[in-house]
Amino acid sequence: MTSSRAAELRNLLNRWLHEYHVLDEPSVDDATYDHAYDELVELEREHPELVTPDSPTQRVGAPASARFQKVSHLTAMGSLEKVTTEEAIEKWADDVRKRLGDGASVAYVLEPKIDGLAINLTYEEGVLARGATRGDGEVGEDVTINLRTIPAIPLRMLGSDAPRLIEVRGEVYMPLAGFRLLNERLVGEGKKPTPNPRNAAAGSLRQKNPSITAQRPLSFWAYGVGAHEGAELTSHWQTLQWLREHGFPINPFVERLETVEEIAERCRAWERRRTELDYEIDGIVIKVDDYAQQERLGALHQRPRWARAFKWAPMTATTRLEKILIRVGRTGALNPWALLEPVEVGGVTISRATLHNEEDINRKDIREGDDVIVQRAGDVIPQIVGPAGRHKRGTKPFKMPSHCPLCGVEVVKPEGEAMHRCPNRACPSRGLESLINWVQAAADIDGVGEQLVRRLWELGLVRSLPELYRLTKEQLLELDGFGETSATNAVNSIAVSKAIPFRRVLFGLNIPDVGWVTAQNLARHFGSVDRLAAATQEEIMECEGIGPERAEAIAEWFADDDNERLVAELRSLGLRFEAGEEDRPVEGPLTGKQYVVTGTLVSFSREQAREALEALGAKVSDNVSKKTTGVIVGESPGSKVAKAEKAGVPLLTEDDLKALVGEL
DNA sequence: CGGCCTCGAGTTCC
DNA sequence: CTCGAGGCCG
Repeated sequence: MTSSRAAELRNLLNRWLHEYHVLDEPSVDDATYDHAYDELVELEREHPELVTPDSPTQRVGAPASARFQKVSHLTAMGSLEKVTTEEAIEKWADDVRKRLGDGASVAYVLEPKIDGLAINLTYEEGVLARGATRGDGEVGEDVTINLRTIPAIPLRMLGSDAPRLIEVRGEVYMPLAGFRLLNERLVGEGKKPTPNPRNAAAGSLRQKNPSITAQRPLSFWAYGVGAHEGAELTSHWQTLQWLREHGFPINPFVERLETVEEIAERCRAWERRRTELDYEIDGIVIKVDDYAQQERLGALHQRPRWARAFKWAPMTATTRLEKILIRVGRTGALNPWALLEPVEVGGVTISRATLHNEEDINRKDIREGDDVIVQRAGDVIPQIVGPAGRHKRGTKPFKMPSHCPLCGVEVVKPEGEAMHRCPNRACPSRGLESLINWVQAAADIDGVGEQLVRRLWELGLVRSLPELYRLTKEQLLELDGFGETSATNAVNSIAVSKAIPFRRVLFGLNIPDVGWVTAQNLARHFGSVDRLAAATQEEIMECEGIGPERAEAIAEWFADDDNERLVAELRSLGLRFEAGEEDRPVEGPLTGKQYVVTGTLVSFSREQAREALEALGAKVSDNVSKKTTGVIVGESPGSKVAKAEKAGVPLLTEDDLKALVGEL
């Protein structure tokens, strides 16, 4: 009686697990599942003889006492020849057709190449007997106890026609959402986060204690079989259907195609779609479908002629961290950055990456001389994710220098703040960096960029804003590469930039805590630099967005004699210190609306889009929140789309934007 | 006081 | 883009 109830519960629970983790169509709620599970645990506790290896309660087995055993695969797990271009796919397909001759039609199966760990599961009479890592292809490690904890891996195959023996191959991976949660948890526990989902999956599988593996959000996709006895399998496509029918999860995007054109088209489509998935894929696997054809094609150097891995430029790479250097910003903040051995990531060569601050470096546990994992976040900005492997011998944890590398003054790190800073207000870094900020952001002077400013600084020609505005054509002509025209143009653009609105001047003055928005608010609230400079801290706090901290910093800045002189000098040079028409908020049909622009637009630059919207009274911000009216989505957008969806903010296309601003 | 929201600051590559 | 932190509201 109890034994049949136990069997019934096992079957029910295994079916529900399959529905939940493989089919993604649960037929019962969690409570029902938990209730049945608890009942089975109770039954098995009272009657230990009823425990079977395929019982869902056995997913967490006994901890391994020693290291993992080596185990030989019955048939080798080969590796695939890589291709990186569409031309190479076409060439390969040509070769396949020539070798098969006879004008036979060839069909191909395409599947996403999941960036996880290849494993080999051996089922005997339909029951999971052993699971091993790929290892060197011949011999792997027996990680059965850990694989048992992965809900997507069937402990018993579905159906009554289980073969006597079969090796099922597939990929264990960690879904991105679970990966993020895991890292949040690790950091919360004061542990090191894992650098990427692949490493996280690998680490999870090699846990000595399976109850730790059980807590890791691992999943699995089957993609083929090895040795088998008692199953009729004639093609790859048919094998995948067979696996699906027997309870194995098969990636839903797998497809069978007949022509090379289709294959190339799908590969392109996948490259666009890859970032929308909840797992990382590093390419597409293309296989000749028919097993008889596969056999005739054979292998070359242990790599099958009947399959190729199409890999696109990797989004992450491993390289050597040569040196950690310091750059001092316009506010005096010390910013460590990494000099890397150049490496290609996502199609571009990366040689440097920001490291933010000392704590960040040590939390990631990276040192000069280490091999590190580099990735491009949100498509562009390179960042170091973490160390690749162990530290090199003789490396030391990073320490921030105690003195400013530019001026030698002792650096300070206020209690509770992340940044070290150089307190020297006369430090050359501040002057130079704020000049750069002026020419490229605040005034945005045509033809005068960072390179020129650096040269002028080094030559001692321009060391302050007033000196920039007093720069003459004759001075420029003495520089290499400057002719009559370019010198005249540069001097003219500098002169033209004197007319920038007050709010931009205010932003460019480098007042602590005053960025674009605060500068605009201050300009509108006070109307002139005189009224602002005369205001007390309390009066400044009346301005929108300014609390005690910022008010104090602003009041202090204006109380400084040097700054007072700077303002007077710039004013006498003709810069604007009174709010004008351009500083006033625009009233228009879009007043009160708030938009965010993300991705690349086709017929606008992002700046033009911003200006067009603002001209109609809309506010354009960088962050999506519940108050956002709409997010305009261009090509290859970043994480903002997800945020918008979560916040229930409507997504708009470039055409919607055109309709909005009335331009077609 | 806690939890959004917004702003500032620094940044890479071509 | 991302992080950190100040401001503001409930």
